[in-house]
Amino acid sequence: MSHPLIVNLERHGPLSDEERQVLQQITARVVAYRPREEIVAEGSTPSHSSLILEGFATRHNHSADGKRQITAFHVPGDFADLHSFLLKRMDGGVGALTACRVAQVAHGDLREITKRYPYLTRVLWFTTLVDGAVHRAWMTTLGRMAAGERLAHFFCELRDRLETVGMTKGDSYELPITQEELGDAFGMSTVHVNRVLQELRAEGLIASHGKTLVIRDWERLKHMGQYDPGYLHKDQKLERD
Amino acid sequence: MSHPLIVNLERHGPLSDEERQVLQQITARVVAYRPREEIVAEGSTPSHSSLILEGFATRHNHSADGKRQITAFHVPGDFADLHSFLLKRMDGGVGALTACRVAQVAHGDLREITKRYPYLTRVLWFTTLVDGAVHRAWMTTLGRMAAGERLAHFFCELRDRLETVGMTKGDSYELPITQEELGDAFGMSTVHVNRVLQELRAEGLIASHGKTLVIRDWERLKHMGQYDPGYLHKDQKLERD
DNA sequence: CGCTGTCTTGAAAGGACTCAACGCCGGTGG
DNA sequence: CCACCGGCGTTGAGTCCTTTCAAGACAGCG
Repeated sequence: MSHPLIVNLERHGPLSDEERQVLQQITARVVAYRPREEIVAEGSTPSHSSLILEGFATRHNHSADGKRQITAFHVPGDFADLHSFLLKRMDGGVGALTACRVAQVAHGDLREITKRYPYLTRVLWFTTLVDGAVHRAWMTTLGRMAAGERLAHFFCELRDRLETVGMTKGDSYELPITQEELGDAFGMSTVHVNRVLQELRAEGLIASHGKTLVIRDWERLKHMGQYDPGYLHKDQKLERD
Repeated sequence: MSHPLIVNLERHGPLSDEERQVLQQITARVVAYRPREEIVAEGSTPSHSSLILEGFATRHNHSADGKRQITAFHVPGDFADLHSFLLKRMDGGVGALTACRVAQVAHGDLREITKRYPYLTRVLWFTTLVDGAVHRAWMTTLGRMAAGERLAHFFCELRDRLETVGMTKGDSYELPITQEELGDAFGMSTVHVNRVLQELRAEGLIASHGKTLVIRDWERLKHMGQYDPGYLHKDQKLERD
């Protein structure tokens, strides 16, 4: 069983034995969460960052009037709140969608990394920048695309992200996200999510059996969601030196 | 005339003389842009990052069908694309709203900083994380708030950001942003921006004379936009050691 | 077997968009 | 010095997307 963080970071270039060892060490403390459980509370100031090892998680902000905006979905290998290392105060919370195993990385350990391992620092920084790029892609769908296009875009994005961690089976993958959560992520009511999903199914773009999503026409889905995976910077190499 | 970047970074803790000197050096190359001019092209791979010294700039993504989403407004002291240091390929472009003076910081210099100046590295990383926090705040307004509330929120945010760089005069500030641009930023048509602004004025929340925005009732504007400046992490201190 | 969370459906109301036209103002060139 | 031009702001009317409210169907779980 390979370490999901190491696998993720090595997509951008090889790590030294020492670096791999450091990553092993700082991710040694693992905690389990049940479905729906809160991992990091909105407004809290954790002293560690949470790395998802198994399961799906969300990041979400609540507006003052109680509405929820989901700002990110996280899959194994993702740091859900690496930003809390420097930002300290969580502007949004992190929650488990399914049962999760999470490594807690002490902020002190991360600070040590910035002192001793410049390359590791840059790759970690890099992952937070990709996070921002995904935010911008979502903003673009939220602000300028129709409801169905937003969902199409997301299903494409999630496919690519799950594929890199080996969690797709051909054209399908597990999507443990309710319609309410999709609505909270993409700015639509649950009812409307439901109707739009029906259209996507009727169009022959997707199908779903239980929690499994099947992509029936990748090309048309991609086209509808105007999906271009560049912003994920999946295989972007970083200079070691 | 103090250096806007140094002032900005020192809000989070004092810099050493050496660090200040390094920052001076790497921001020595300055370029001027005219209003509307493109600073960094979408899809390009610049070898430097752009620091706004004077003027207003935007970051924007275009969807495949030509619509524009503005993902950020930048004011003096902001790095518009520090992320291009590691991400390389620009997922969105940077453009001048007004005449701008911009310092071009070579990516090579930034890499050197990650090797020699861990604290400086952390503060710079920090600024990109705040950028992400602002993205999340915008996503929340885009997905879950009404049109008028989104604008109210933004006027509050911009006030606070301009205040920290001394660009407010009491309750008012220069807002060199057209209604079309506001629409592209907050997911609404130009026509609708116009009507919503009229409502904000009629409600006595704001007034505008030419390009000057006057906040006439801060408390109510804040309340309407559900504005809580925490996500800007304005005076968050970072540990030097 | 009943409960609860999730999905689905229908109908009515409302927010936002599009299209189209007009007014205003500063800049420019004759 | 004035008339024209273009960018920006403003208005009106009709349409459509999305929401809200309400209720029923379904499925997994204890």
